[in-house]
Amino acid sequence: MLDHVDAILVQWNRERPDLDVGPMGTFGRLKRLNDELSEAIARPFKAHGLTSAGFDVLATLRRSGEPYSLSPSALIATTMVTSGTMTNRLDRLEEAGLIERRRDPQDGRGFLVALTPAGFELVDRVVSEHVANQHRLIAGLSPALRDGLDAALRDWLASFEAGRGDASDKG
Amino acid sequence: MLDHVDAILVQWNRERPDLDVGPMGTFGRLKRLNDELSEAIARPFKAHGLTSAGFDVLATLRRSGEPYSLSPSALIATTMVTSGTMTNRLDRLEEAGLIERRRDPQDGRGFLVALTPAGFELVDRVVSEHVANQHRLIAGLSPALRDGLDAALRDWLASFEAGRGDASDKG
DNA sequence: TCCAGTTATCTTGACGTCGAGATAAATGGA
DNA sequence: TCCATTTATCTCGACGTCAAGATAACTGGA
Repeated sequence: MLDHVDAILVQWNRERPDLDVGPMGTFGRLKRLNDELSEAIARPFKAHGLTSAGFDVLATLRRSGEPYSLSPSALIATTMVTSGTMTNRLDRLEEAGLIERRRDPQDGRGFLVALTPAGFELVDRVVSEHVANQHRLIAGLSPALRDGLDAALRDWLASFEAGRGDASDKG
Repeated sequence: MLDHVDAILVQWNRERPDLDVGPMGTFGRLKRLNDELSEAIARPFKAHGLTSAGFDVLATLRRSGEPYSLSPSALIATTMVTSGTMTNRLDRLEEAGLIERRRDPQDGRGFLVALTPAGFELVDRVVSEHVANQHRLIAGLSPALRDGLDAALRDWLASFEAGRGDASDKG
């Protein structure tokens, strides 16, 4: 079955037969699938007035365990966003009453970000729906294909987390 | 080997043992990999003063073949962005002298967007580098894993392009 | 011929993000 | 003790995106 991505490859083969565009299929489908899944994943968040960005922060605090409190720096490191992005996320979550910022008694420069009771209750409820949603979404994939996907994702991602991003010898 | 995503699953298992968070590993790695690849893919574009968004438009025009000209509507449909996004992209590419907007002689409401000679030359040069970059990036994955990845991506994405997104019976 | 409905594109306002830079506080060596 | 350096966080301006709505032009039936 030819899909939208295949149609793009056909066009490139006609216009630029000198290029081997095979990898473009993999990259293209990965991006398209990520777009679809991101939107589908965000739906239960939206239903509770949350964005994926907001849930990301609440979930990080929740799964860190008691006392459900981390510094902005720790949240920045875990979520891999810039400090400006985290400040913005925290501002919105604080306005919504889902987190609190308290000065860090150990460090006058810093804060501790903690889930409020409302934030704890919300994230605990939403994460249940989120996980159920993920189960539903992944049911579209056979167990065999899913195993193949998991193996490839883990392996390829490892090459990036090792700081290379490819299999070249340099470095 | 345990990676960052596994660490998240360990935390959830401790805090919410009632949840089966297995799928979260697949979704998490897919998102992380997409983030890494998006950044790596954008590098050759940046080197030529382009964003991924700008390249997306130029490449769509280039691979459409002569006369390298499409309406904004056609570009919107192909690239799957909103009309506001496309207007913004076209404004920037026009400022950069890479495309031209001409009124459609057949339809007074519409325009035809065409590559300028500078735009054609740039996209032809950049796409060569882009494809080489993709070959380099995908070399981090063994052929067997890549086959498994391709099969899973194609299959899962097909369930979305069919308008369902999962394998449920409803609808 | 008219006009209501549709279509093509642009405009506006809001978001989330980034990068660079500002501010305040901690740190460590002279 | 001092001060230069580092660290933690926030501020600011820019970008790309979206959703909703505005504008202009096409279309088809009465």
